Amino acid sequence: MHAQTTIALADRVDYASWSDIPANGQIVLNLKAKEALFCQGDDADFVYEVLDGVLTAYTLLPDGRRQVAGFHYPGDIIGLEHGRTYHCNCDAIGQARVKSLPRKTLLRIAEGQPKLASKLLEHTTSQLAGMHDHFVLLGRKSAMEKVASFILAVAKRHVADDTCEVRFQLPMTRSDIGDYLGLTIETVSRCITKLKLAGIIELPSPASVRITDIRELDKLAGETGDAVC
Amino acid sequence: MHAQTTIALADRVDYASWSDIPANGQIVLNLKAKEALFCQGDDADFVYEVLDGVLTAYTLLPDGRRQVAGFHYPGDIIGLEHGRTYHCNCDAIGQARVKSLPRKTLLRIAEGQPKLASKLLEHTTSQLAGMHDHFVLLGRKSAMEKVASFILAVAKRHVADDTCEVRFQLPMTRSDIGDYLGLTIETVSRCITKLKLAGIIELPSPASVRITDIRELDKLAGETGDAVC
DNA sequence: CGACGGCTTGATGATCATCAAATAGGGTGG
DNA sequence: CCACCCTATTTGATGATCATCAAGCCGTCG
Repeated sequence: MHAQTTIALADRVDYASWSDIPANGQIVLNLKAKEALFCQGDDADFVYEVLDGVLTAYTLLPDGRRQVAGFHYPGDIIGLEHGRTYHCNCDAIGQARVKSLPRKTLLRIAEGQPKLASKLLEHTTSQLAGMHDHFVLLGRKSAMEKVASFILAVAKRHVADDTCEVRFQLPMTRSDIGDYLGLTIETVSRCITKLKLAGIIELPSPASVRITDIRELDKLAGETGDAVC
Repeated sequence: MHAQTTIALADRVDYASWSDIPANGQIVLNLKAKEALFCQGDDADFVYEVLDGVLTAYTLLPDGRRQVAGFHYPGDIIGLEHGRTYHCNCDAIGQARVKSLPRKTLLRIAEGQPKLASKLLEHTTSQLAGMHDHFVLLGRKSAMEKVASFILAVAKRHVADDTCEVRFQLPMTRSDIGDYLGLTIETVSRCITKLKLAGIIELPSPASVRITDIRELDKLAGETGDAVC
């Protein structure tokens, strides 16, 4: 599983980011749809950067209940763990490509490269920040608010890529969305239908969304009014 | 608010952890019960280490709904943020003491001290790992499972400190617990009562807990069976 | 064309929030 | 030292939200 293309990169003195690290030990993995990158409990020997596609990080309970912690897009770093093993599963949603680097190598390089080290720290703290929003969503929002927030969040990721067009694809299934929001697929589906009937979004196909009334969607997401101290 | 005792520490070449950093700019703050350490939106100029007491990190929605992201005990580091500002509120639950250090200072020192830098990274990745459990709890567990998991988690923090006695204090209110678990205080209270009636825990006072049947509590927490891949 | 997987829609019910009130504990002031 | 008050907690009754069970739909792929 761990040997395909090796990428070649320029050698530098100062590695300001992962991309600047030479190719030593770096391998690109091609993942098929639904293929696992790693599982909870596996030795966390590799750290990955997403090149292409979208992946899910999730936890399973023994009885099969599943909680998706997040979706990882190109540029995201996955698998930088605390202990010896991964504490969640990570699957490709569709076809995907990731670049891998042995954790030890990355950490060794980071020791001599303050800029890289601070990039890594920034990366983890930014993840922490995002997780706070996810906590609020899971613990305190209604189904409708959850779905509205989710659509807005995905939209924001894509508006950066695309033009200003508020139309984009949902790469993940309803089941992924439900497990991310702490809802069942039925509830997700019903909320999306309601948004459609209310004229707030359009669904050319189940996987593609166009936001027609972003202001209303924002209201429904339940965060209008901004930070209160 | 930001000037009280200055602590003196030995000067060293290598700062393997925060405690090894000299006193320059380090200030100890004494917080009264319910006093805020910082608020969401404040400039995140300081990083803190808890010396004494327990603090809550939480987010508020405009309508007053509150989600507690976590409780911080002595030794924990708080306020190492991604952006310019704090993204959550942080209050002392009871009386507390924290040590503060300007973020810039900490990061500058870390640049020259790989060991400290990796300590910081470890700290954030360990927080990330803990948050995954919190996601599962919020998104996929029943009220009873949430409360059981919570009591077990608090117990684990305290068993380390104390003897093997499975008896400890809950420093936080039912409201804090509810906002951490995504439940109302009534539901928390009812679950605790059920546990009491089932002979699984004892409550000498609302704030002190003794676990009498930890095996059963574990079962109710819903994670028996361990990691599945 | 038929079968499969993912999505939608419908009917019903359990769980947990809400509203309301009683109780207990802790601190204050007389 | 005791009575009182304030707050936190517990308990109870009711109802809304969302999960569950079940069936139908739609597009895709063999």
